[in-house]
Amino acid sequence: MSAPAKSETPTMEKIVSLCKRRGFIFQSSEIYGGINGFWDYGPLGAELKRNLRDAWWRTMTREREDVVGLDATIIMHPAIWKASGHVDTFADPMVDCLVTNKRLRADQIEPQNGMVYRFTGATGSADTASSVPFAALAPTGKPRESALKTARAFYLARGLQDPEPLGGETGEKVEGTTAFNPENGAELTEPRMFNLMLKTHTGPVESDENVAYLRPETAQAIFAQYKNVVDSSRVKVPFGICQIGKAFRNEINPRNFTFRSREFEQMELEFFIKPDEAIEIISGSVAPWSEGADLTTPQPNWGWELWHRYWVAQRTAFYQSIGLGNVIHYYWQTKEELAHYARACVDILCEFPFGTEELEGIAARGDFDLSQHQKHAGKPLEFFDEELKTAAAALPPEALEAMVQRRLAAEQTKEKGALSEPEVRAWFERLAKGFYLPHVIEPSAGLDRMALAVIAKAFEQYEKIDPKGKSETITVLRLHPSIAPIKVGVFPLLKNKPELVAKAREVFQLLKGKLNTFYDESGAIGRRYARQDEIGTPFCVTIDFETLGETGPELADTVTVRQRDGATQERLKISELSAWLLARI
RNA sequence: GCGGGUGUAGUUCAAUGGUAGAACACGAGCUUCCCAAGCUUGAUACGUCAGUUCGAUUCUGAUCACCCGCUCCA
Repeated sequence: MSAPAKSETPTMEKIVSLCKRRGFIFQSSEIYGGINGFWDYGPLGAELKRNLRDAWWRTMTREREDVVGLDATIIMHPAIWKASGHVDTFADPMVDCLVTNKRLRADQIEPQNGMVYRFTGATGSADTASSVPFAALAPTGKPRESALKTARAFYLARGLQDPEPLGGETGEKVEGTTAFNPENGAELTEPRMFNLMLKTHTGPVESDENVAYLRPETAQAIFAQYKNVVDSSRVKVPFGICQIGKAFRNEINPRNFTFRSREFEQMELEFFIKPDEAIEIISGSVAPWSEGADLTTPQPNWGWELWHRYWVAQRTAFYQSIGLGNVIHYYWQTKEELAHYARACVDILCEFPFGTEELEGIAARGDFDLSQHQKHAGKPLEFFDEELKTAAAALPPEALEAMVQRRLAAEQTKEKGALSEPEVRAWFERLAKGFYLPHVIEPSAGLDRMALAVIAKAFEQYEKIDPKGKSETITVLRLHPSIAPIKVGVFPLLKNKPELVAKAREVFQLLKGKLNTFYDESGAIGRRYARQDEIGTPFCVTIDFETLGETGPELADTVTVRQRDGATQERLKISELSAWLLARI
């Protein structure tokens, strides 16, 4: 029997369904109907996420000697968000056009002059009518008819046929108004604040004085604790501080499963480097970047550009190690897109079923963040560089002056944020004494996005015709073994043979402390393999009658090892099993 | 935030103004069973709140959630 071909379910839906069915990702608070923008990780998702988090932490700090970790609170002093600019830029007054429903930023509307016509409602054909008032602006030079046309569109959108607006025979003159859409003169809604930071209050009383924010990014904690880390950890520039933790953004429109959610986990590194001028004083010159430059080992004469490229290469290697090598892409932000304090920013994108979207941003941010905190907190955050001081003392004054002149010329070409000559000279004076605010390279990745990316990349479904001619859908999650939630499944071939079960339990006990191991005895062996395929387990071990020595002593204490990819099998001695498996994850 | 669509079992889907059904999945049992075999058997669902009605999973409204398109994404 052949059922009519069902319309192809989009891949994303299948992934969401698998995630729920197998316990990777659940909707938060699901038994109460769910809550928009929040997701929970089930047993397998928690393991997967932990594996990714651990892999990041291991490569970013434990395997390096120039990066240390930090674990800061989610709620911090509100002044931090003032200094970072989040209080101002995260709270935008927004208005909506009543005709087109377009959303505009209230503070970006050009003030207009003209005549405002106020309508009290409208009547239309086919007994349609409306008593909703509406106002429209006819800008100076435009006739009343233009306001009337907008009003008709307004009432048309509310279900009236051939609407004829009522009232509004005479207009009132206005100047410098921002209450109307410059495009069509339509009335706008009252400005509403859209603050992307989640707010709470500390202490027992809710008042404006004790407002606190849930951090919208983990980076600021690193800058805020930068001095404590420097003072306590014997680090020397260049060095980094990394952190993994929850961050919160009150997204207007969370979308695409866990890709954009309101509570998410970030993995950020702030890597502090010497300003290029300091490199020049110490090393004589800054090494230039060019295509094909050797980025494997950091060099003392690297400036920000080589460090930036270095971290892009490091992060690329990381994505390769978790199996995303061939689905990542790069987007270099253009000068126009860059924030004024950033020198360069590359987005690492990944192919998702819903499009190619950002997984990580690697920004070269200069000293903006530390300087902001130094200013707002009123505490010096400069780093004292002994080597720089010594080198600067040996530098001829003309050489330093030449650098000042070059910098002054560079400042003049800046469109905004340019430093004045006294500011530049003061900065160089501190530099010559060995003091500077380190510049920052910031690789900032989203853990939840990464988890979604590896699941989406690993997800594979195909149709298989079984020997009876029945077609079935096979689902395999081809996760990289290093991040798979379960590394190995252990099965007795049959569960009603106590000797097989006992041996299988023995093998399970042997492996479970070393690898995340799953014991399963229910269902046919093929079904058990399929179950593990679906959750991405790379290896399965089956204890059969050969293991018990029934077919001869040479196969005694050997097991079948079945691999997910390729579905190949081989026999291994139990004594060699754990070493064999550990070498492959 | 706007517009459109969808909410029934763990999943994918039926049916119905009066008792909700299947397939797969899941649990127990039988089976020398290596890639979702078979047999027996069991548990499990109308998103939420109102309204209309003698009676609502079904009709209406609101709300919540998800999907698609716009918008937004420091």
